[in-house]
Amino acid sequence: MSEDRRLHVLRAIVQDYVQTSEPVGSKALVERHQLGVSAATVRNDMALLEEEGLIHAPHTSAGRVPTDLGYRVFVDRLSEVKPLSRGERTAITQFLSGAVDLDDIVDRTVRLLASLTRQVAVVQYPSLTRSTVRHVELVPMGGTRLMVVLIVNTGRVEQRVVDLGRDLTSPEGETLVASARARMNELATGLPFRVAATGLRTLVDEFSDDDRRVIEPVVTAIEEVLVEEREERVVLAGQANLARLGADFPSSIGPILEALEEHVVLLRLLGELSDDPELVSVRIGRENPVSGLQSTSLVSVGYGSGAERVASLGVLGPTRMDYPTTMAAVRAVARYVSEILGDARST
Amino acid sequence: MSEDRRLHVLRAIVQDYVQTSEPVGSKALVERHQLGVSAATVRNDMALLEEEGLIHAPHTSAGRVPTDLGYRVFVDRLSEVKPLSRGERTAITQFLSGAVDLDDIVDRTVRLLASLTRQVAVVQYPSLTRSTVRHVELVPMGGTRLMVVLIVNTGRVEQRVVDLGRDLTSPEGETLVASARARMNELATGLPFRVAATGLRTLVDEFSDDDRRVIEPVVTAIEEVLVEEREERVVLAGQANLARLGADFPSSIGPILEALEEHVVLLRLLGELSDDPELVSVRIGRENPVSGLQSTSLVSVGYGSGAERVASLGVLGPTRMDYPTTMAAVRAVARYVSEILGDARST
DNA sequence: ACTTGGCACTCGGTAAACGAGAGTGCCAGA
DNA sequence: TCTGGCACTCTCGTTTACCGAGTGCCAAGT
Repeated sequence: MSEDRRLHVLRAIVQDYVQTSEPVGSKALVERHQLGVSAATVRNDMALLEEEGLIHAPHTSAGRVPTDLGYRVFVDRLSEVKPLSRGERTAITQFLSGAVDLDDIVDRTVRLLASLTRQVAVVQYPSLTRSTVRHVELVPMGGTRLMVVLIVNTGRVEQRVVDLGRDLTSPEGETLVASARARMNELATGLPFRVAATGLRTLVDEFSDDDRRVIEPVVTAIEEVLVEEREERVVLAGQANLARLGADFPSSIGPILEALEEHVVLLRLLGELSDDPELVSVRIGRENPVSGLQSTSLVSVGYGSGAERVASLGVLGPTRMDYPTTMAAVRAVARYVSEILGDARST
Repeated sequence: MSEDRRLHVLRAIVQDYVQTSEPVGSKALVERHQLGVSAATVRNDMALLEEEGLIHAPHTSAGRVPTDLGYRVFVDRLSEVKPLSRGERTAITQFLSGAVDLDDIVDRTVRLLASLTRQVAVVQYPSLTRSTVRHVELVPMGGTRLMVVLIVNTGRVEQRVVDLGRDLTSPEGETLVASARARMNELATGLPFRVAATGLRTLVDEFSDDDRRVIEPVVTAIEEVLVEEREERVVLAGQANLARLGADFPSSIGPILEALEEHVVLLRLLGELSDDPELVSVRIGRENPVSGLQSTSLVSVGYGSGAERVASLGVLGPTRMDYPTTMAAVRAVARYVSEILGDARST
């Protein structure tokens, strides 16, 4: 009872099942793979694998199907990363390099990922909390209102309008705005957003009581932008693929679609992964904390501008998915997106 | 053979079918509605309605189901607008009034519409081409790069970075930017975006040859923003409702989900409707040009900031939908969103 | 000229019965 | 420890039979 062969058998089962989507029996296995043993032997191995909880028989007289645990072992120990074809690589660069702004990058990325993997793609917008400030702009809007515009290194732009209860159209108002703008940029440019925000808070004291009434709300607005994690957004594509794969989901795709509309939950899922930006994380079936997604697997990885990870992206599909290929696609896309964001920053 | 009664029968059929989702027979009809005639009479009427193409029998011995044409007659001539309940109205205002920026308004709107109608909601972003310029801002980014920020009356903000090949950090550079900014705002503020763009083009001649090399790319960038109708975006919510209503769709929901991912197509659909902002447009089944959506109906209406329509929103569901209620919900939401956008503009 | 009750007929859907096929578990022998 | 053989189990697809809802039509009533 070589441990080794048993794992070979497991791998063969996973591969066949992924391909045919039908429970695989001992006979079919020995026919399709060179295992060098007879069907009866394979049956014994299967019985053991079943005891270990790696595979499972839907009913007495059907073939075996991998369990979540079985896929886990497959992913961790048995699969080799499948490199993308040359065509796929160029398709990725081609498609992504045409993007004109951040929205466009994200949009293209998610579509690309969906069509590449033929599953549901999820892309998180680069989060503010991990990015650095590139520029702060104050735009008087006539009257007492001022627009605060924040530009961060990922290309993302946030704006808030604040009402200061004081008319800024006077010459003094304008110089105040100008000096505030200058000081803020001096202080914040290049710093991580979170650090910049606390730094700006101390800036308030530099000004006279009167002016402080103007500066303070501006700083508050900036802090609010940071606090509003609500602003964390995800974008989806490829939901239609769920319908195509419908047979793979025990009940129906309804609960899955519902779960996908809970963006907050998706964000949490994407957030919970290793900090190593190169490491692709895989969450298989029940390992997934979200009810409704327990018949799916999520393959995700961080991406960012250059080395620092600012957000995540991933692919969601049935547990019966082609993990090596999906993981390769996810990783490749994340890399290119990071590259593009890095370029945008440096120029 | 009173024409009148036949329409009563049609209305009854539509109402019953919408409620039960089962073909309705003559007997059930006379039981549930006070038609004052016998089942046999109703059968005769039904035969006529079938000849007219308003209803249809799935097979010899089943009840009748409305055809697309039947629904059309129902919507145009037989349905009364069903006013929303007090609770629903307050729910709408409550939910929408908490929005902090344009993204948030659109996001909340689409979710609200989906949960209100329990169908798929579609909201188009306020389009630039129909809105007016509120402010133009030029932000030097250090070096030779300049960020052009456009703020329009719907609260939408667009930005582009242009590389001018000339260093602007010098004092002359700064005054040039300042004067360009001033002139641009003088010229463009308050004008419809399209008019403003052509107006700005003439501005180029005001400057000396040297400076023109700076101004020209900026104007070009603004024109590009306008041209890029690509930037027209839609947001969806409630796809999960499709799964719930799955039985209503002949084949599967796959093609529908696919069609919904073609945002360009959706935009075209939303664009093709009457200019009367108060008029709710209904496209029923086959009336719909998009293959894949031919088993669905789209209820849509324009909305905007104040009186001018700048975009559309709507609801997509099975042809077997509760038209009066859906139409009421769509109209009410559009009204409130318009109100909110109007407020944002005036303040 | 409509309306109505009666009646034969049609046809989809469900349930039961059945056979085929695939796959297993186990055992005895190599 | 592996292998061939064999009896057993269970799903799935097919066939058959039947029930009931609903229709279309007709002859009689108002």
